[in-house]
Amino acid sequence: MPEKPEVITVSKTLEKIIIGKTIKDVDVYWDNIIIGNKNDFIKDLKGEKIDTITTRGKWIVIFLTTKALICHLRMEGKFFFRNPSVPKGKHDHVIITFTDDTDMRFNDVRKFGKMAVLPKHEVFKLKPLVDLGLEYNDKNLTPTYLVENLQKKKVPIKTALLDQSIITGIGNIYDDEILFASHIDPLRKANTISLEDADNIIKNTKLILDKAVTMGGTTIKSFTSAEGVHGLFQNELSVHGKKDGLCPLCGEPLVVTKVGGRGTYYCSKCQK
DNA sequence: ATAAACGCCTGGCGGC
DNA sequence: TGCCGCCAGGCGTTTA
Repeated sequence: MPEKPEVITVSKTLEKIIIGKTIKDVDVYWDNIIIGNKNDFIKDLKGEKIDTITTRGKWIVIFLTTKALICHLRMEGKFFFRNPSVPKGKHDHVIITFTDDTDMRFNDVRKFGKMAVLPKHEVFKLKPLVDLGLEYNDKNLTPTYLVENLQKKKVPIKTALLDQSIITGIGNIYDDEILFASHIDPLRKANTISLEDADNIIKNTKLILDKAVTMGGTTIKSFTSAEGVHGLFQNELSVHGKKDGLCPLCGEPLVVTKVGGRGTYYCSKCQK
């Protein structure tokens, strides 16, 4: 389940491999991956050259000559690089072929991933990117900003941190880690978060996500930035998916439950 | 307006 | 061994 650190890792991998290449052809084998018209998507990409690559929230933003290609990995999306002579894999849904006779394949078992082509210079001002909140390392992400945005929320803080319109980039795994590090009960209503709590959350978010970025993300299940490339942060997880089920601070059994429909791990003794 | 529920998808798992 | 039902979960859409 790629979250910000995994998305950054994939973006860096793409930078190394595809910058400077020119798109010769595009094949779409599962239409629902594409936001908008499939034929326009293909037409808009052909002949464009890969310029720069960045991220916005969990979106990968690939700037081309006149367009921007945006990609969301959702649950299991990943990119493979092949030679066009290699037959399409079962879960390869979009294949972009370059003029140098290499290609890039969007592979997604669950077919939840999304791609779209938008005008280059307005890409951040258009849906879906325009709806995103602050990046976790944005200097404008202050305790005041966070508390203001949580004030009207009656959902659990765990759920509010997954709301991409407030802070963008946090997913289910890092959410649990951030709240554990902040000693905050994931079930607490978002509107009970104090400025001090918010300060804690922001600091821990930066610490955890920065460290995860350094370690190449978390490899759980199927995340890979390219074939054979795996992150290492899974070894650093304190609570989420922990095998022994014990709190690393107090040793008590962790609570495994659902919050807002998402699998949630926390320590009821250490998180208040 | 907010929030809960549903839909999108497939592979892996437990149970029989 | 095989079939069935259930689960995972990001996020857009639908319903309450």
